[in-house]
Formats: sequence, C-alpha cells, structure tokens
Amino acid sequence: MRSDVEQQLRRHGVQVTAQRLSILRAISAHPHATADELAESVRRVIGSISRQAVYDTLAVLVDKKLVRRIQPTGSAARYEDRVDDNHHHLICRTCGTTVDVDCAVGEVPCLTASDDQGFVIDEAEVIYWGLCPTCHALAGATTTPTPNAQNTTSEQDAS
Amino acid sequence: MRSDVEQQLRRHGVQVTAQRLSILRAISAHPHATADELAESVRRVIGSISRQAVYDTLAVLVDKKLVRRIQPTGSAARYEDRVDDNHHHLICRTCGTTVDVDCAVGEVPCLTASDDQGFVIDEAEVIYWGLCPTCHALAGATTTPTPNAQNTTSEQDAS
DNA sequence: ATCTAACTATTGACTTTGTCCAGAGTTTCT
DNA sequence: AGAAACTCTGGACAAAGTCAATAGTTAGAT
Repeated sequence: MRSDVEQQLRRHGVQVTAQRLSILRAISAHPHATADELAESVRRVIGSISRQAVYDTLAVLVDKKLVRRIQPTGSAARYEDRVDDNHHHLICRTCGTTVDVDCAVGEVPCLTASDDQGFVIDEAEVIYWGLCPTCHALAGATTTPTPNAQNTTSEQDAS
Repeated sequence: MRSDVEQQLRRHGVQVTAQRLSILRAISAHPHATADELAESVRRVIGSISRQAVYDTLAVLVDKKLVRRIQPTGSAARYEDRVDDNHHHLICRTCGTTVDVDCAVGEVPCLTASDDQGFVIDEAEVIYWGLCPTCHALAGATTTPTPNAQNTTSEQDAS
C-alpha cells in the first residue's frame, strides 16, 4: 500500500525515502514544530536520522511547496503542512503557543499593500502577537507577570 | 548641545552612553540593518564597541519602544527606528531589499484576526514577500533567474 | 533481475547569531 | 567629589544552520 504521503512526494518529483516520509508525517502530526523537534519525532519512529537529512528534506519540501516555513521573532524556524490556503498565525508572547487563523480578507487576500513600490508581491505573511487565554489570565491574576519558557504548539504530542 | 537622540534616550529613562547614542544614530541612518551591520557602522564612528554592548543596547531600545525589531525568515533580526505607526515591510525574495509600506487599513489596523481564539492581540506583523523591480526585471530578461546574495536595504550606506 | 547513474543520507567541521557571566569602567544623583 | 547603580568589555558558551566528502539508496534502463 502506497500511503498518501508517498504519493504526495512522487507527484512532486521528489525521491521517496524513509526519512522523507517520516518527516512529512511528523510535520502533519505536529504543525509548527521546529527542525529539531521534528528530528526528535522522526527518531522515535524510524530510530535515527541525521541533522543534515532533516534540514535537506525540509528545504526540499519547502521548495516543492509541500510545506511552509515560518520564522517568528525569537524562535527557530517552524514548519507546517497547511499550504495553499494563505492562513496566518497567532502567537502568544509569553508561552509561544502558535495557532492558525484563517485569513480575514478572502480568497487571494492580503496581497495588496498600500503602495507596492514596484514590487511583485506573491505572499503576505501575517503574524498576530498577543497573549493566549491562559497567559492572559495568569498575567491578570498574579503579581508576578509570568515570565517563562517557550512552549511550542497547542497541538498534543501523539508519540 | 544635547542632540535629539540624547534627549530621546533620557526621556525614556535610559542612561546615555556614547555607544547607545551611536547605535541609535546608526539605526536611524540605516533602517533594517542587522545587529552586526549596526556594530560595523558604529565602529566606523566611535572606533570600537563590543558585540555584547550592541545586543544589550538593542534589547533596551526595543524594550523601551525606541526601536522595533523584525526577523524575516532566513535573515538575522533587523532593527528600525520607525515605531508607533504600525507600518509593514516589503521584502525581495531574491536580493533581500527591505522597504517600508504604510498600513493599508487605517489607524490601529490589522489587529483583527478572523477568529482570535481568545487571544489578546497587541500587534499584527505583516511581511509582504515578492520581487523588487530590479530582480523582477532580471528574472524576466535572463535565462539564469538571478540566484544571488542577500543585500540589506535600499538605503544607501552613508559611511 | 540487475546494473548503474543520479540522488540522498551520514558524519563532522564550521559559521552565524545570540546569550551568560564576572570584572572593569562610566554615568548619575547627592 | 564620592558612592551607588548602571553599562561595557572580553571570553566562554549555545543554538540553529550550512558545507563538503564519503557511503548508501532509489529508480530507470538493460
């Protein structure tokens, strides 16, 4: 049985390897994960993978538009498989939780800058910064305004 | 004579030092420069500065909202002194040229996600990606689609 | 089925971008 | 001017990536 993921790779002219399949599946299971987190996740499934293979594969997948890369300020690059739908992101300043938000504008939205200065625009990347419900509640409730570490995503780790 | 820049620092309760003045002036002269570029720029003026002083100062300036930090995917963090006006950026995928664009929406714009999922949003960061006029012309004219290095800004280096 | 050219993975060194720390040096307030 | 507080320096360290050479796989052609 050829998995969806495998067909997806072949369709895009990407050679199929265990590493690539596993990385693609990991991205699907943990959207907004960093390269390092994906490597960890893949290792739990196929035993081992080199750091280089992870970076190479991610570069290929991004290049083939199978995966989208985002790099929020103060974080390593994160990857997600939701592509082609121009959605945006909402990130908590305190805990780093990242969630998707659909684009408010419409079909091929956001691509209109007030003055494009002659640029040919192909993507509008929007990141909304703020506080997630949990961190906001904590900040309001305690005197200590909750300084703490970076969580990763709101998605559960299914490993 | 106390310069604008010096008064600006005092007004924000930031201790005034030669390094800070120089960094702030460098940001003003070269918007969208990286920490490293700013350090270089400062060295040309005051002779030397430690890397740590540059990072410390930038952190203070960002904290005091005298300077805004942006971190485009695939680039080191960049700094600019245009603050408080919620403008956005237009970055060339090929050469990295970064220019400002005013926000299309209005006064306190862009802060409305289609579904805020309970987050309290305080900033919307928008980056338009595309090709600058020069790179677009080159890509259209030549068979080699101009793969090349990262320029920094469209601003001239006044050193 | 197997062979081979092309592609992919591994390993390890290296670079870039930043952060941490302790001590020396400045700035500011009195 | 003097003391307290703040800032800068220099060196070590860490994270996130990249580069390059070699070994291993994949996939299309015999």
